[in-house]
Amino acid sequence: MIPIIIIVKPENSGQEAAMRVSREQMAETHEQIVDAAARLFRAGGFDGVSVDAVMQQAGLTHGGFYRHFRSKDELAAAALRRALERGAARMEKHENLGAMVADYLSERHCHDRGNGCAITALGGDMARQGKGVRAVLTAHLRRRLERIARLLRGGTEASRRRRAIAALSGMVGALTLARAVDDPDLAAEILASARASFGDG
Amino acid sequence: MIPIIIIVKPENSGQEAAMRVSREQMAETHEQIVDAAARLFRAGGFDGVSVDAVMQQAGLTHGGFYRHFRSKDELAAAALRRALERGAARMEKHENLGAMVADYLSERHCHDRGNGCAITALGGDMARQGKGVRAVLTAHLRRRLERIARLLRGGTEASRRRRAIAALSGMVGALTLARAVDDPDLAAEILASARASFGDG
DNA sequence: TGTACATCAGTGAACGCGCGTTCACTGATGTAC
DNA sequence: TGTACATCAGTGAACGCGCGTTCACTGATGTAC
Repeated sequence: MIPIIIIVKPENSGQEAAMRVSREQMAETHEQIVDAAARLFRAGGFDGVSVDAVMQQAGLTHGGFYRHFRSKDELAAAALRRALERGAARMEKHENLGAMVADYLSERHCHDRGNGCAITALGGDMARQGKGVRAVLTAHLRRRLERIARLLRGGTEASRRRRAIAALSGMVGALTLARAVDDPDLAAEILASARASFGDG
Repeated sequence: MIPIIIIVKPENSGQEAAMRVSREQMAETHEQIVDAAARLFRAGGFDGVSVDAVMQQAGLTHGGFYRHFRSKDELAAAALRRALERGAARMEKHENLGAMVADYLSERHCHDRGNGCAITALGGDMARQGKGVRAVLTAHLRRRLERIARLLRGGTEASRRRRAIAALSGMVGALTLARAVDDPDLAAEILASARASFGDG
């Protein structure tokens, strides 16, 4: 008896054209992945959004992900950095605390979690994240506090620092509470009360 | 040819004694499951803790879970209710806002997330949870705000209500930030600043 | 109170599913000459 | 500039794993008489 071994080759069963792409295009793709992740992670949390969902949002399939990042954790850090930068840019447009607080505690920001502040959207998940992700948040938080302190008038530098921490805490907490409750009226009341309380720092 | 069908019975392959338990014991078990879940969910988030982990913590195996709850979501609602009740009981011991804030923004509370305030520990996850879970949080949040408002002195009732919302927002936000950063000194500064800012409401 | 039987709390194996990650493969891009 | 060849971005199937949930089973509890 002579054993006959048949090796069945996959034969490219319906694969779409998957050709190499130019360096420029790859860099563009990279940005799209980070942008998609920054939005989806804020909306659904790090653990609530899959790599596949991010890649689909970026118009790709999941397999190519590891040409861009070593792991999902590395993407999380990059996406968090991107989201925090966007948030910082928006906050820096305001010339006084009242305007910043009014923007931060707006109905729009409350409802648009995916494009909003990453500190509030992902702050609660930080304890469960890796070192890299937490380091990104900590560094950005320091800068954010310094920027807010610089907006404040009166008192000592230590006082302005303290009031900056209080203002950011109030904003993050109020937005968290407003998003958590299932009653839109209560959410609106929380936002309005916090605007009135923290806007005149 | 007469086909011989051999039915292989599992033969109780090493199963431990799994006898029925008295109603009292079952009620006790139920409480243990809820307690374990209340602690684990606060520490690790609803999605970060498995049914199996909760049952192990309660000294049981995962299979019996569905004699007590229809789903993990139902457990989440029960556990959240339990955790919020514990938190409310602790908060109600304080006779003025300063004492409450000092307790809430203590180093101990910052580090002991599993036994701490469920609003802060799970508030950020609320948007992704089912109706039942969100309803539990909303109802408790209303009561919490009323209790805090009753502690306040001076101003109109509307003013006390507004200040209660601001105080709770500040506490939740500051605790969230202190827990999120990876630098213990910065965390301590956030807690101290927030204590000084929100404790004299 | 005693007996015969139905109930059901808890066990551990199993199911289907989605996840993060890996892999063989394709063919345009990039490079060496 | 043109050619021959190596590289590698992206594809889609596959892997192992943990998850929520289901299930057959056990035997003490609970109940009907």
